[in-house]
Amino acid sequence: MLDFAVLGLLMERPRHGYELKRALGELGFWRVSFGSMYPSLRRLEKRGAIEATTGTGRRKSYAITEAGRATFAALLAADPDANETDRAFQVRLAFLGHLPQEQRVKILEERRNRLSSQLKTARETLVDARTASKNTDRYRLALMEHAMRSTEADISWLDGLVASERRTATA
Amino acid sequence: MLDFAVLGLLMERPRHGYELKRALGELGFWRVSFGSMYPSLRRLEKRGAIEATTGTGRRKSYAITEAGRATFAALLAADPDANETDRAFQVRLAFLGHLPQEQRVKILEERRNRLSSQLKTARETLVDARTASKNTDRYRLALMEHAMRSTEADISWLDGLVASERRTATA
DNA sequence: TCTGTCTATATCGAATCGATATATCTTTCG
DNA sequence: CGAAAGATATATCGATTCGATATAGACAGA
Repeated sequence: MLDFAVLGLLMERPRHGYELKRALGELGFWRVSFGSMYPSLRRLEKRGAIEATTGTGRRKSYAITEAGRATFAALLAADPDANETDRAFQVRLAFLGHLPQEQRVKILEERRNRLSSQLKTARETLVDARTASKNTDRYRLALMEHAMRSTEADISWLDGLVASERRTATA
Repeated sequence: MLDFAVLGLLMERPRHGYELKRALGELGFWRVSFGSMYPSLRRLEKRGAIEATTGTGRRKSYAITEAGRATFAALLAADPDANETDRAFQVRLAFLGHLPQEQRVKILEERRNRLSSQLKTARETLVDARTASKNTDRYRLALMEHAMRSTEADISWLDGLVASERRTATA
């Protein structure tokens, strides 16, 4: 997943490890550690997906290769498996602009539907946890409610993105 | 972190691995894998924090020991370090009821303040990313905005929890 | 010049994930 | 009745990711 993100960032222009870590952190949902980043770069280099071009001083700038571009495209378009994590989806979203609109909308809607069914399950669990017989701790209840509200917010957000796609399509 | 969560759940009553995994999953923010759960149980058992009491059939029920209770209390009350993850905080929250109100409020407020300063940074990053010269991809912008809004929602949620604590204190 | 802070790469051990193997128990239904 | 299906339950493997730490050059300000 990190490898995919790295390839995505290198699609724009070459960068070095520290910069890649910073750029990912700025997306706001993932603070990658150096202990993940540098091994990822070595994995990708070994596979021939990226190339190091020594830069200024200590810096090692990496550029994506043709093979890397192919790998990236394949991963981006691959249909998301049923238990794609939040993070995996967000990473994919960060690079969705590389896909044609039709596929973008499809991916957004699939995600929306998955969250929707998760929400249904969460609601049932919550109703169950609220029964007097269960007597669930109030902080635990608060957490469950908060998780539910977050999922609802995510769903409206996705709806907004789809709506925005449709607007630009008909415009 | 998982070890702490397991101890917290075992504070109520003995449970077996599968049940612990399910209970954590129901909190809505962490789907623990078996590959994490069973090793965690073995770690805790080795440390003497829990004891296995063979249950029905294949099931192995685990109970927390006195040493385990002490470990749990220490971890729960330990002051959160500056870069506590979202997940670590949520796990702590799940068991906040074991602390006296004064400490609960303190922990909630510290978290609130940390999120607040994170939000400030995120806002600056976003303003920066929006400048025409940067020309950030619209999906990347959408992700940054969404992360910001999520943080804002988390902050109001925490405010609500604090307010609720204060109400019961003065009641 | 001293001190801190930011940049930058690297590595280690431990925690966690995701997939898979295996077996039992319960429910469903032909 | 018995077969199939699905939930329950434990376990382990390799790979990924984390968190902490080491190292060191660049630059700023006091």
